[in-house]
Amino acid sequence: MSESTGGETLLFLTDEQLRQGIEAMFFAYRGFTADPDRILATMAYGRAHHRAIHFIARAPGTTVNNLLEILGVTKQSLNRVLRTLVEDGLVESKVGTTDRRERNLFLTEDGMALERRLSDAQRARMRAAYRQAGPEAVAGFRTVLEAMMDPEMRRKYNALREGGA
Amino acid sequence: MSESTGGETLLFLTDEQLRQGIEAMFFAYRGFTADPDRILATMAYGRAHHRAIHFIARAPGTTVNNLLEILGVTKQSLNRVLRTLVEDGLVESKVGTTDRRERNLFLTEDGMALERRLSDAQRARMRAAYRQAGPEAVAGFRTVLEAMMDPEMRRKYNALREGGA
DNA sequence: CTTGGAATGTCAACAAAGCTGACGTATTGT
DNA sequence: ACAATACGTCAGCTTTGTTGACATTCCAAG
Repeated sequence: MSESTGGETLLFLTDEQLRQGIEAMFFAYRGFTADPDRILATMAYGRAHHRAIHFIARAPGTTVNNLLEILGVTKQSLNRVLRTLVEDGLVESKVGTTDRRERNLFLTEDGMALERRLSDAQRARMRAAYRQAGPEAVAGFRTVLEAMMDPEMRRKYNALREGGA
Repeated sequence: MSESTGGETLLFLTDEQLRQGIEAMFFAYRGFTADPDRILATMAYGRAHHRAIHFIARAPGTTVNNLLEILGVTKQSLNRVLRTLVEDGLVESKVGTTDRRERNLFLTEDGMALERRLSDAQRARMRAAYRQAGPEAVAGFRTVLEAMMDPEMRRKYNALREGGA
């Protein structure tokens, strides 16, 4: 693994630079989740509920299986979260129209209200960071993040962009 | 909070753009932790052990309290992790020299070996992403991440950079 | 030299959120 | 008719976080 390609354009690939990038991801992710977490802590919900709510809002009518793949958890784990959300009247689970084995998931009015509250908080931080960093930095930010994803996740990510456009 | 400043340089601040940034963070963080997670799954360790090992390697001799602040967990939670690492001979806890209440934490040879294995895996992905994205994108990536951090975390982050230089 | 407070460690109990494995039911497609 | 799929659920386990209580050790101020 000895990196002796050492051109000047590759100077930013020293282990020290990479390590700083790793730490930046760690600390930034903490900030990224901090605001929604604070809101969720006041109710009986956690980060798992937020993720489910986010992606149902993003792709209304999505199936359980699709959500499973996006979130990368087991159906048992997701089911526990989904059940409480349905019970609490934030999510509605409708039998599929074409395939009645499937369940199409939607947010109720209350669900949308919570989603808005959570994502407003998260977007506010994002907006501040974007504004501070400037458009070019934001483009670079997105480029690097996409390159870091697993190929499968990049596909899911792009599918959301196309569907949500 | 209505955003009617609408200049063309602010087009990237639409809710849709922000939402995509949020999702990019989510999917990228999954990739970011995937490789070390795979290694750790083969032993009796988890992500919490990785974090402790990383920051002890980064700042040898750090105190428990300092580590607590960096990781943002309770001492009980950290202690459980730290205890197993000490028991397994990966971390050494030495009584402080100036203040003997403190414990200075160091990695043993075995600890350093594991740290190298984990961070090699994580850096490999980082390196690939950086290389693919290019130096300018990397600079933007870092800028946005720093802007996303809580001020306290940014201080910790910068302290590590100065100390580790 | 005593004592208050700080730093650390530890016990117990608990919660959130992940996991595996097994099983049941409804529905669909072959 | 039958196999496969989508979903839900029960039971049990693990990791990693939390509170609260309490002991120990030690520095520093009085």
